[in-house]
Amino acid sequence: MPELPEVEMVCRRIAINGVGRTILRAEVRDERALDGITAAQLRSGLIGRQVTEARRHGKRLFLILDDGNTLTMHLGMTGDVLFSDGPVKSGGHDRVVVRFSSGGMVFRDQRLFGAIGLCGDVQENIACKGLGPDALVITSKEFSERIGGRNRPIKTVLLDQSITAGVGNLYADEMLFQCKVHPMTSARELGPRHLLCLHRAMREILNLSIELGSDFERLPGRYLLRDRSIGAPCPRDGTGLRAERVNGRTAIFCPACQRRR
DNA sequence: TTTCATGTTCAGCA
DNA sequence: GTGCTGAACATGAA
Repeated sequence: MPELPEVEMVCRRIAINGVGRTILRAEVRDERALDGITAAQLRSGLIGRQVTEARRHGKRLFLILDDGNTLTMHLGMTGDVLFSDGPVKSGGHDRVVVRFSSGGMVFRDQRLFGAIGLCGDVQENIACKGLGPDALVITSKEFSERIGGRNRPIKTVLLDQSITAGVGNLYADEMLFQCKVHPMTSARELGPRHLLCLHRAMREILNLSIELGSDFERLPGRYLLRDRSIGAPCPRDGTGLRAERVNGRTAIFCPACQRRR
């Protein structure tokens, strides 16, 4: 599920279905999903509170409560937040179930790489997790300043949430493809033109993906995300796509138009 | 049976 | 301090 666009869609869902509602019960079905708190702490922090606002920073979600505290969520690799009008029916990997006066909200996460917790101030939590500026908020100037000059592969830098928050493996590959940059290129070799291109591509693909509900099949043909399987034809020149391991993650790229420099 | 997966964090080493 | 690799977390799909 989750990179920035997917998390943003969840955030909007929470804004529509969760904000304004009062929490009557909170049920922890798997304590392994909790981030540094006990089930009892989560319950006492939530019960009786009203959700006043839903916010997102990078891949992190914040549900602001009417007592000034905040429910924090990270979706990990397989997390999702679901709402139901009636009684919440139990799914296979529901880790935390929150009940409102009518209906409820479920934190579901198959692989348990996600987490749910409590914090006070949102900005404090962002700082404490070491997150950089959000990918949809950062200006091109700040983006270039934070990325340029680093002596690490650009793919690694784009995935570093402390530099800019929200870009994951798939969207990093898409940005590099759009700008014809090889994933192993050192960030310090990139000139202002490439940095600007990456910033523009980042905003464009993230916003477009949000608009299309992360349905990659609805993307125009020029996008790598439509088919990032090894050997699939490059949307630009038909060359078979290649995979390379960067930073422990698979980078998919076109060996012809994203040349190593 | 083995490998891989949209994420994060930490230990160990150069 | 910088940067890289590999492992760990838990689970399902190919």
